[in-house]
This record gives sequence, structure tokens and C-alpha cells, in this order.
Amino acid sequence: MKNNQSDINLPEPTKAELEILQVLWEFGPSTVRFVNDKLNENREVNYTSTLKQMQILTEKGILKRDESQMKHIYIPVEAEEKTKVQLLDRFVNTLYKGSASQLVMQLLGNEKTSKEEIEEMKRLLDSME
Amino acid sequence: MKNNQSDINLPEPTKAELEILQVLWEFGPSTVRFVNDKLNENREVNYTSTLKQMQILTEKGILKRDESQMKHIYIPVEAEEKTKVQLLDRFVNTLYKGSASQLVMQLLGNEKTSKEEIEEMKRLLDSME
DNA sequence: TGTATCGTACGAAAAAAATCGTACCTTTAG
DNA sequence: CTAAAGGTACGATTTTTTTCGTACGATACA
Repeated sequence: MKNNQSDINLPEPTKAELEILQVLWEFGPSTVRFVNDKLNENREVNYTSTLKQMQILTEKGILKRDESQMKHIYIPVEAEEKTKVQLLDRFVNTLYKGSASQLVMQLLGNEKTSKEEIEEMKRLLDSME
Repeated sequence: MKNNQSDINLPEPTKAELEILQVLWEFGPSTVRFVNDKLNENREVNYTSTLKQMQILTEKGILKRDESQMKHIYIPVEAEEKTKVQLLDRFVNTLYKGSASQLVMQLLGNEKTSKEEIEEMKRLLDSME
């Protein structure tokens, strides 16, 4: 089981890329302008920086775009869930040697995890077969 | 709640740094030589690269070292758990808007999560009050 | 019709992260 | 005593990621 390494090197979205994906996930297919505005609610970024980033994402095949209008519309190629599953998987492998329950244990030990969240987890688990 | 951003920018161990931390967590305080050998089980890295990396980690205060011998011994400053909690916290915030139960839901939906793991999670949750 | 506005393209600079070469100091075996 | 082996220090290079400036095409509208 030597491929811990390959996990680490997956086609990973970088930090800046992830920020953009999150906007697209939350608000659906969007223009660069829109994404850039959202990003600027948190920090200052130049419009062309965001544009470039989204172009790179497109080159990488992580986004696709509708160019039928002048204002291109960018769309994530993979569903939010799929990408997140991949990231989560890598995270679990890297930090918890693949043991999901260990991760959950840590969540439970974290005071930031609310009682409600824990109840919700219980419900989820009980509704499993 | 505008500090999604600050979460992303925490004093984060980089990828290379995390690799090193993992070795130290698994095997305890170690020399550069030892860590480098471990890393080389997965990929080729030059000894001085690892050394430099560990020196950087030390500058950052993430590692400390015992210099009483020529072969310095490096030790993580924070406990494994603490660092992981931090990383997990950031992960949950970034990908799941802070909802731990959503993360768990995704774990449950992932076919890679074994029945045993799920049972273990149940046990964990039930043993909670 | 011309000019301000808003868009994309894209090379290049800047910043961040990772790797490495070389100098030089200790220890050790002969 | 000396050479080989193995250690640290650290500047510099390389690679990766991020940001930005500039050129230039569309659109809008006075």
C-alpha cells in the first residue's frame, strides 16, 4: 500500500482554485465578473486575476464554459459532490490513514462541534443499513 | 461571518511540511536522516531538501529540536491531535460551511467507507453524552 | 460615429513553495 | 594524523501558484 503518495498528488484544486469553485457551487454557473465580485467581498483581487484563474481551471478541465455570449459563463465539470468526495477522501487518507471513524472521533472531541450537529450525525447513522 | 478567508490563510503546514510531520507523528522525534529515508520510501528527495524543510518548520515554530548531539533530533511542538484538529476544522469550514454532519453524510455516501467504520462511528456516537 | 465601458487573451512579473549545491564542521576508522 | 563518512548551514535555483498589466475586440449610447 505504497500509494499514499499518489493521493497527495491528485489533480488537486489549489487554494485559489477552490475559492472559485466554492462560488460556482454556491451560486451556480457564473461570469468572471460575478465570481470576482464575490471574492472581493472577502479580499481584494483584480478582475484579470480571477479571469486568468478561471481560464487555467478551464484548461485543466475542471471548469468548462459557455462562450456563446460575450460574457462567458463558467460551469464546473464535475458535480460539487464528486469533487468534495475526492477531497475528503484525500484528507482522510492523509491525516487519518483512511480511517473515517478516527476523523469522526476527532469531530466529537472538538468543542466547536455542536450538540445539534452530533444529534444530526446520530440520525444519519441510524438511518443507515 | 466574513472570515471564511482567514480560515483559508491560517499558519498552514504546506504539503511538504505535512509529509514530514506525518513521519514525526508516526515514529516520534527523529533525525533528518531518518525522516528523509522514510520520505524516500515514497518518492525521491534529496537529503538537504528535507533538512532545509525541517529547518524551515523549526523557524516557523512548528518543530523544535534538540541540538545537544550533532545529529539534531526534531520534535513537533504541538501535539499531533492539536494540529489535526486545526486542519480538520479548516477543512470542515472550507468545504462544508462548518457543518460536521454534512461531512459525515458524505463519508457515509462514500463506498470506500467500510461497514466496520460505520459501525465504529455508531459506537462512538452512542457513547457520547 | 466616436468614446467610454466592459469583456477576453495572454505574457510576464511577483510570491510562495520546494529542491538542491556547496561550504564547512565532526566523528571515526585505519 | 588523515581521509572518508556523515552531519548542519544556507544561499540560490527551480518549480508552482498567484497576481497583474497591457492589448485589443464588443457593446452601448450620446
